Amino acid sequence: MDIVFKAINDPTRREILRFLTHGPQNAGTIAQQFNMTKPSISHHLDLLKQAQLIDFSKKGQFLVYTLNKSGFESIHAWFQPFTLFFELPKPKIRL
Amino acid sequence: MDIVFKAINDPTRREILRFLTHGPQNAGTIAQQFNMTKPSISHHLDLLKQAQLIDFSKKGQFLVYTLNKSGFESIHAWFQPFTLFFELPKPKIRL
DNA sequence: TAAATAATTAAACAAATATTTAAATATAAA
DNA sequence: TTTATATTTAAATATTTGTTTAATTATTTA
Repeated sequence: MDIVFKAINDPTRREILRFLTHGPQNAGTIAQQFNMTKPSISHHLDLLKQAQLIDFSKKGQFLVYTLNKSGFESIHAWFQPFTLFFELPKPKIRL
Repeated sequence: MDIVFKAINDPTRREILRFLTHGPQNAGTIAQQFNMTKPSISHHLDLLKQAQLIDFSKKGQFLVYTLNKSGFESIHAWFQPFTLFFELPKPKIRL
């Protein structure tokens, strides 16, 4: 659980996630988007992977990254009680 | 924006938020829930406040903390594109 | 007004994090 | 089979973060 929150705490990692909503991308293409070294991006990708926010598959010499639903489901599950808290109308009288 | 993600990155702060779904609580009552000094909790409350995830009002010598919708709305807004990404059925054919 | 209570702010420090450069691994092309 | 390309792993380091103890502020009660 912790790892998902850690993963989305970083602005670069959030941008990577946003970039991947455009579709699968290989590591180099992702790295090009940022003014940062490849090893740094590689580290961010690793963390996002650990959090199950992304996944990858090997295509020849390339690693192609995609969004992974399960990490996002964790966030959604955590968020749910607060949605209920704010959206459920509070009873005005004690029953 | 960043501050909200920073705020929810810490497990103690997430527990504080969860605790506040039970209703408004003063700082001392919150601190009692944790095996941690009051100054530490006070610092966590300050961060949650900065992130607009909580708010407080003074009641005599007590500070009463409550959940604040606006921080949660920021999270929801960030999450929205991913909801769309995963839940929108992808067209199987190119139109 | 003096003492007690509720809570924060400040200073110090250990642990965690993001970044870089350099080295390593794996695949493809010449 | 050598060279180039894509990417990761490792080591080093500066910055950020969470915690504690000590000091401070504000309010209540005796």
